[in-house]
Amino acid sequence: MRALTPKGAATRQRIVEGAALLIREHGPANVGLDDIRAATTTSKSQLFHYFPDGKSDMLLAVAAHEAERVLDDQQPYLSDLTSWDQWEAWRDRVIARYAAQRRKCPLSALTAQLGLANPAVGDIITGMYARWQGAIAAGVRAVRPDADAERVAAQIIGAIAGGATMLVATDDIRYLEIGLTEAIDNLKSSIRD
Amino acid sequence: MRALTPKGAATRQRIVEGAALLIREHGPANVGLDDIRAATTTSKSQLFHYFPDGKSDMLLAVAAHEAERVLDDQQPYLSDLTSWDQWEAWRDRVIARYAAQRRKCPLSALTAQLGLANPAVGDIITGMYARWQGAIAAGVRAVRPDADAERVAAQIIGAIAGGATMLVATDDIRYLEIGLTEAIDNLKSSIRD
DNA sequence: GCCACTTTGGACCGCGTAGTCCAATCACGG
DNA sequence: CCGTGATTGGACTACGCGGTCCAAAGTGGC
Repeated sequence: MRALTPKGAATRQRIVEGAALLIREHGPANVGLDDIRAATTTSKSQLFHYFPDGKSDMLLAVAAHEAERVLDDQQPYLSDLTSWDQWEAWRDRVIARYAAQRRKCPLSALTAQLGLANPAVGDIITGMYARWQGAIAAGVRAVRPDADAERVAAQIIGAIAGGATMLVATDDIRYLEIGLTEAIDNLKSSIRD
Repeated sequence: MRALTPKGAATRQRIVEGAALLIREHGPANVGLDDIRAATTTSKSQLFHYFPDGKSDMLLAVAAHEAERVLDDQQPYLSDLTSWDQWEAWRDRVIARYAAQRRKCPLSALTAQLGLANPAVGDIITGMYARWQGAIAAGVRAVRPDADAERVAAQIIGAIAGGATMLVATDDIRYLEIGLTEAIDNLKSSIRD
């Protein structure tokens, strides 16, 4: 595992992406190692060669991969929330992204599957949210220097998480639209100290 | 199955509650039929006698049971949001409830396990949210007749769902506190049409 | 062209666990 | 007190699937 040749790295990558695709489509519980093997044209030994600790090890890599996607999909807007126009554009992007994936939230499904027991899972999720919230807080400071940026960012993250949860639960995107719109409007017209 | 004597009904109930308890503690994936059998002092045949379609059938009953609990735990406040004091009391109750359960959200775990494939699961969840949102909307109308009650209720539900999601993900209750407090404050000082 | 190491193939194993089955026992109406 | 149907016990089966293993094939340095 220490020395991975370019070829090996490519195989590993192929496994992660193939598994991510399958899992996004069918859910982690309904995807077995044999499915992944078939979909990535690999063999059982390869799976365990690149992920010595087995399936949980692999799902962890998939989770990290998916977490990265969540943030990447919001770029370049997320990193540049310096005007209300940018905020609107970002908002629309977020809503569009969730509207597209509808009920299939790969990250929540994965974490539910892996469970909170594994601290590595928590680190991935916590880290992602921390970066997300940090980027939003930076944007808040840019447009509203007088606001409590971290608090507002927490509120916005919460609104998105809630909207996503409700989308999965009820297949209705409006919770996300309403929550995110209200949160931003609230920020716009904020008279906070 | 149609004819269930009092004794049979009691057994069935005992199974559901025992299973719910176990699942709340260890998660649906880590609870097998044998665990449930042991915890409820029943036999395999009883499990399948009262839940002919097996485990999924049982988990469905458990999910319905848990959904009921979610709303019950908010009473009597949820049904009587007629003053700001009641709103505050309700808010505190909701936050306290989630603070107590921390990362263990039985309903989300169950739905993740059962999957959206089963329409019966969706019905349980959708129905619960509909009743929840309806109760909140009624409260909004009581204190702010001029507001768009359904929209505000959707926002509040979203804030709670988001807070709960973030609580599970990060073990931090503040998202719920902030989201719910802001949503209610926003309603209090609403100048909406 | 040899050697060490990585990569790959795929048969095989074993366990956990959902689900089956049949017989014993109980409950109650007539 | 008999009989029918509900209820209970628990051994047994089926099998999906994660994980192991060994040997073959590639790869690259010297």
